[in-house]
This record gives sequence, C-alpha cells and structure tokens, in this order.
Amino acid sequence: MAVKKPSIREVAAYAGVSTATVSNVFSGRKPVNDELKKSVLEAAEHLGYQIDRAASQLRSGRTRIIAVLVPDLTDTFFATIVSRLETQAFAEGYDVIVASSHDDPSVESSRLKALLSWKPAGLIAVPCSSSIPAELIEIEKTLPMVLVDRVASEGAIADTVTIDNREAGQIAARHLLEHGHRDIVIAVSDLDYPPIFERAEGAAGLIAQRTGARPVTLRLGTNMEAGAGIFSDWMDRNTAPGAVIALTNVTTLSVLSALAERRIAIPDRTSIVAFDDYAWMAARNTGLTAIRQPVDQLAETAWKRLQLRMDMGMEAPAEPSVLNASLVVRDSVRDVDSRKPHPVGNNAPDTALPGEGLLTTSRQGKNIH
Amino acid sequence: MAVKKPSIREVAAYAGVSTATVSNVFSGRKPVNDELKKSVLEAAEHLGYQIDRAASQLRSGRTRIIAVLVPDLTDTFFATIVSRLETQAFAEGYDVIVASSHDDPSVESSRLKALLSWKPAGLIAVPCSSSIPAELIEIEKTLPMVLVDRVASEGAIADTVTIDNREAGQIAARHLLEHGHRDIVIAVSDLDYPPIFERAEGAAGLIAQRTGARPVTLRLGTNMEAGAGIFSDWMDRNTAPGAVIALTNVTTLSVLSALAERRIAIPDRTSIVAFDDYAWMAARNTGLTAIRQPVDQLAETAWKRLQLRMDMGMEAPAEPSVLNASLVVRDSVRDVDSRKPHPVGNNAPDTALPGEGLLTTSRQGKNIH
DNA sequence: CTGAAAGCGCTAACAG
DNA sequence: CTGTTAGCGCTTTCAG
Repeated sequence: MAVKKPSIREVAAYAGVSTATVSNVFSGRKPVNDELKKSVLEAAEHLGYQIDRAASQLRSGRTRIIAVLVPDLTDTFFATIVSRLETQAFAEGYDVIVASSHDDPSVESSRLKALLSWKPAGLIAVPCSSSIPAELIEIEKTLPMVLVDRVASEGAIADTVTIDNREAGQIAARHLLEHGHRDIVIAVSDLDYPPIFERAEGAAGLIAQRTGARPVTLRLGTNMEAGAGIFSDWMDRNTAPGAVIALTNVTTLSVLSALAERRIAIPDRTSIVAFDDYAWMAARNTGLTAIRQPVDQLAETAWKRLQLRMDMGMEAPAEPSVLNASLVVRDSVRDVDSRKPHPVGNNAPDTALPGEGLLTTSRQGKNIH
Repeated sequence: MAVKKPSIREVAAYAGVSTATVSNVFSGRKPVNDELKKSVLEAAEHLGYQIDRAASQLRSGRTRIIAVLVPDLTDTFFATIVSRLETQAFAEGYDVIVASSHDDPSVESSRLKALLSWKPAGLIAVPCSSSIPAELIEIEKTLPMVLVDRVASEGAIADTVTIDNREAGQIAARHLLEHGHRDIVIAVSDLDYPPIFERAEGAAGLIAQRTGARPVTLRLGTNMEAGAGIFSDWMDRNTAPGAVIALTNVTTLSVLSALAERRIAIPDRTSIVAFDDYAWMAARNTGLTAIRQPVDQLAETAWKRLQLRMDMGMEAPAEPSVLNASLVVRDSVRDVDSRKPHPVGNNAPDTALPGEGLLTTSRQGKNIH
C-alpha cells in the first residue's frame, strides 16, 4: 500500500545519520563504519527503500546501463549473444537495454541515437553492415564500446570480437576436399558482410588451390524462401552440385529447402556443410555437419573487453579478439573417393592446408576444433 | 570533440527562448508556436542537444521504459516476442529493458526487482512458472502490466495474453484422428506450465473421447537431449507409437532426435504433429506438420493491452486476451486408413469435435486456422 | 569517518 | 502561448 516511496532522507532520519552516509552505504564509494552501516541497512529494509536511479544518475553522471544493439533478435545467434551479455552484465550490477536494427542502417542509426541518450556506461554492438555507422565512429572516443561479428577484424576503429572467419571457411572446404569433393558450391547470404566475405574467401581460396579453379559462389540473400528459390533456379540451369558449403544459418535453410523440394538426397547426391550449430541440425535422419561458432565465448569475450575498456578508459589502443570456429561432424558429407579418404595434401599437407586441430567427440557429433 | 554536452539552457539561450519552451518542444506536452519551435529545433540541432533522460525522469516522475521479462531469450518464441515488443515500443518512444529469468524462479525474482527499480512505465512478463511470483501480485495494483503465455487465462491477477491452448491441443489431436490415428502419444515438457497442461488436456480429452482411452503422456522436460533419452527409453519398453503430438518446440526436437537415432521413418512408421512453426521444419524432406502460434500477434496484443492499461490506469478490471493457434499441414502425418480419410465424427462431427476452421494455403504448407 | 549544503538538467506550476 | 522559479532525490565537495 505504500504508494509513496521513501527517499534517502527518510532513511537517514530513521537511522539517525546524514543522507551522505546513506548514500555511501549504498554506493560503496566511501567506507562507512560497520555499526552505522548496519543501522542504515535496517532502516532501509524497514522503510522499503530503493535507490532512485534517475536521481543518482543525474547527480553522478554515471550509469549502470549497457546498451546492446543487434541486427535481429529473432536470429538465435544474436539472441544467444544478448542472453549471455544480459546474464553477465546483471551479475556485475548492470542492466541491459536492447535494440534491434532489423538489418536496416537507418533504423540502426535511430536506435543508436536512442541508446546513446541513456548515456550508457558501455555499448556492445553488432553493426548491420560493413560500413560502420558514422555515429559509432564519432562516439568511439568517448564511449567504451566493443563491436562484435559484423566487422572486419583489421583496421577496426574500436575493440572487436569476431571469429576467424577465413579459417572457418577453410575448415569447411578442407573437410569437403578431404572427403574427395571437388564439385563444390559456396552459398552465401551477402558478401557485403565482412564475416561472410571472409568465410567465402577462405573456402574459395582453399578450393581453388586444390582444384585449380575458384568454386561457384551463390548469393542467396537473407530470406530463406527467396534464397531457396535462387538456389533452385541455379540448379535448373546447372545440375545439383556434389557438395555445398552454406556460410550462414539462413543459407543453410535455403539450401536444405531447395534440396528437399527436389528430393535430392543428402549426402548421397549432394553433401553439405552448414554454418552455425543448432539443435535441429542434430534432430534429423542425416545430421548436419556444421561449422560451430563459439557463441557463448564470443559474448563473454565481448563483455570482458568492455569491462576492461570501461576500467582503462579510452586511451588504450583498440584491440581485436579473434576466436576460432570448429567443425562438428555428423552425417551430411559423404566420402566421394573411398580409396584414399583422408589426407588431401599431395606432399606437404600441413603447409598447403593450414590449421590442423583438436579432435573431440560429443553425443551430437565429432567436434573437430 | 564536444565532450561537454549542451543542456536545455544553452539551447534556450541560443534560440532566444526560455527553458520551459524548449522543454515543451521536446516533450510535446504543451503546444508551442511553430516559429519558435523551428528555431528551437535548429538550435538543438546546431548544438547537438539531446535530452537528458535522467533529469527528465527525476523531475517528472514519469519514465519511457518498458520492462520485459522472459524465461529464455535463446528460445526463438520468446526472442520473437521481445523483438516485436521492442519495435512497437520504440515506435511509440519507449525503450525496452530486457531480463531473462533462465527459467529459474529465484533469478526471476531478482531480475524483477532490478527491473522495477527503473520505475518502468509498464511491464510485460512471461513468468517462468505457474505460480505467479509474489512480487508481481504485489506490484500489480500500481504498475501497468501484462502477462503473456505462461499463465492460466482464468483467474488471472492482471491482463493476460495467451493462445487458446486447449483448442491448440484439440487441433493437433483432431488432425491425427481424422487421419485414422489411434495409437497416439503426447509428448510434453512439463505439465506445471499452464499452457502445456492445457494443450495436453485438450489433446488427451479429444483422443479419449474418440478412442475411449486417455493417451499416454510423456514428460520430456526442457532439455532436448535429455528428452530424447526419455522418449527413447520409453520406446525401449514399448514400441514406437503410431503418432506423436509434441507440445513444445524442444519436445519436438527431442522426439525427432530419438526417432532419427532409431531410424524410425516419419510418417511411414510414426506420424508427428509438432508445436511452434519454425523455418527448419519446412526445410526437410518430410516437412513437419505443426501447430503455429501467432507469435507476432501475441506480442502486438500484449503491447496494445499495455498501452491501454497505461492510459486507463489501474482501475479497469484485468482482462484476458485469447488468440487462436492454427495448423500448418505438411508431410509428417500419414493416412492410416485410406478408406474413409477425413470426417472423424461418427454422426455429429461438429459437436463431437469443436472448432472447425478456415483453410488457407501457403508455400510452406496448408494453413488450417 | 560523518554531516551540511550545493547543485546535476529538467519539468510543473503559475504568472504574465 | 511563453517566461520565471522551485525543486525532484541523489552525490559530492568541503568542513569538521
């Protein structure tokens, strides 16, 4: 029933101390005698006192807000990142304000403005396109911020956290090559996204090096059904490829959808390496072999960097963090040539095909790091 | 370089008006002469002025914050709701603070407290369990709030938005019955969640009415792999059922996973009706017939109700909104008895099996409302 | 270590 | 319609 909320003053009066002491008890910015502290806490408890963030923020200029901007909350990849960030931030006493740009630069810019008007303590953003918005560049000097995923790791204007996308592409390509595949199509969403471009480069480069020709790269866009149509049309004009590397979650769906519609058997007729590892990929008759991004680790790294940046201030140079993707082997890639299945390098395998890795096993598939 | 942010006063000075006028221009709470308004806007633009939310909030006591609490951001269903809410709220000048309870009541309660300390203008919550947290009951009288999904629609303490879960269960059951299925297993996550309980009730009731026996109900929990194990174990002790109704996104995955592991053909050996309609369900050789919840509509309804509540105040009685799920027909249900395929009712089909509906078609499947 | 007092930037109330 | 003025609740000097 207590409609009226107690302020710091009533707590101070009740505890028989000054407002400054109460403030210090709650903010912890100055030490307070244990006895006093206890009576303040009791008074607060008794009155049901809760600090008023607005007032606190206005006076101190500081905030416990972390702004998070992603292209699309509906995408499990981004949602997972937000979820982890939320958990971490909360544990450290921060609250998270989310905004989604819906992959639209103009929305992104207006959401960004709204986010910044909170004067957040930090910003974690997944920009929606390669061109980092002008807003970000401008505020970069004054606001701790880290950019995740949709950025080129070199030449970044701020701290970045990404996976080694080139390597990720190579892992997929190498897996296919090692299984004797040569007729490989690379399915991408949009080459304007730096990670996609790099994945495509990594995969195409390795394939070219082995086969002497760059593979076909198909742009399927970011809409599953449209992408399925594009891939289907392409198959009309050509034949179904021996294998496809899908460099994105939705391109994976597009490819599967088009393949299913045409009753093309996986992996018997065409093999597939998917991107991003989701639960549904295991819940099929032929589980999907996929490149897994370490999503949780991505989020944790971003959070740690942001904390560092908030502590260090803006002087320290921007630094990129690059994590590694791994391959989860299931059943969607077949052996083309059973005579010499594995080693693909002719004479110097390790120099030709860099990045050998750990091999572990899980219930869901073999995990090759 | 403008490290120092301009306040309302500099804008006022620059535009040659008073601070109150500037305030009115930005808040729109009082009309301002067009000419003055223009010069204020120009001044603001010129100085790069941005309203300080903390100060505004402190003074006015009002806030443009909507608190959103969900059990799990990682679940596409909830993420979609959050995403829609975020969009809607932003369009009306609100910002969204999200919190995830990770399906843990104690986390829920502490997150709730944090959320409330923002003194949000409204709260939209998907509680994590049936027992609505005491905090919510307490604040219900003072804070506009709407509860979504995880609530019983009757006896609610606040505005609620749900689907007709009983009907949803019936739709699934009826579809199977109409295709001649009798050996039906219902796979649920946890019967403590009211929506799940109601879906199970709806399905089981209809099946019992038709077959004279209540179907087996299996509790697979909320973890996909564990659920697959449970279902697999059950099949060890019995045989694979003729059909299964999976009442949840993750139970669907559990069931598929267990079936795939045992190479049980869908729908030839066992048919399946899934819950929640996701992209991957269409991107398979045998597309999944599924109950689709109108997620977007759920979010929009919740937002509209909240707005209403924010306008009306707390006096108006709490009101439940109930939306309808629909059936998306794909290929995972087979005709058991091809002689008399469709009508299941013996003599009075419509009274025995309520809820006939619209029938539309989409690229992805036939959509029976 | 604690208390007194001065605002942070804004909006509400009221007077013009 | 616009200007003046008085705080919102807190944190922060600065003295004690």
